[in-house]
Amino acid sequence: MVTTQRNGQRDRVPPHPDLREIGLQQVLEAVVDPVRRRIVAELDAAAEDLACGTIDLPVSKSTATHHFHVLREAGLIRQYYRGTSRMNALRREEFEEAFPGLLGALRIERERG
Amino acid sequence: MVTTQRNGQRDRVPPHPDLREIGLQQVLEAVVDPVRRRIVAELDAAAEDLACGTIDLPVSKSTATHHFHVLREAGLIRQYYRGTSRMNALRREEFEEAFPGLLGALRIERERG
DNA sequence: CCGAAAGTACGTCAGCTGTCAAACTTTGAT
DNA sequence: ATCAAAGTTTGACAGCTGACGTACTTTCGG
Repeated sequence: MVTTQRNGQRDRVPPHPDLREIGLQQVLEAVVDPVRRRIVAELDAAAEDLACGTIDLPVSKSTATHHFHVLREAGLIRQYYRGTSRMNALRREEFEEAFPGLLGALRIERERG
Repeated sequence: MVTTQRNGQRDRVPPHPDLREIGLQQVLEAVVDPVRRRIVAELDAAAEDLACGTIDLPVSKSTATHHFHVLREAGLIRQYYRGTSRMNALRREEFEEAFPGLLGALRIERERG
């Protein structure tokens, strides 16, 4: 094993950036894409972590991978493997501390329709 | 004269959208550009409305015009003429009501450096 | 051991958009 | 009347990036 991992799951931990090293520019570039915002919204609404496949997106698998990558690089999500599935979790508290109010501002989309 | 204008100034009022008809997508596309975010920040920090020219930007005049246009279309600013100058004002309250927390989230950039 | 499942990596390609210069318009001053 | 100031409009162009297919890797089941 390599790093801290809550439950006894899998490794293959991709690099996760420190939120303090991420700028607003990068975050906005991440959330400006509707597909990525949908991913964020679903993770935000979900009770537990979600595998990439369980979030259905209007794009191909390879494109989906790309979007998850961008979100991870922008510090919005945490990823780890469980079996062949890659699990995703919103980095709520951390992100909220680094960019207060932003996640909340994005929630308005779900509030409407 | 044509429409309602606070002080006895000029017309040539460009079309301003109703905030209720603007989606988060459009807003994010507007603020994702650093030049536009800078405009918003300056208007946010200023006590009074600012002419385009008083906000110095690292782009040509025509490009600046384009950016102001995008911000107006996205409901972030209000524009009106005063002489040959085009004045700009942040649509604070309106915008805050439509997208609560978003302007605040953008302010973090100035808080840092 | 083999195959299916779940993603990843890579190369390509099309469309968007931020950029500029140049020509034009309007307004205020001289 | 002229001229300068302040923006706008109109192309044109370059770079980015979101999209895809294909090939590849890893893991779990039978």
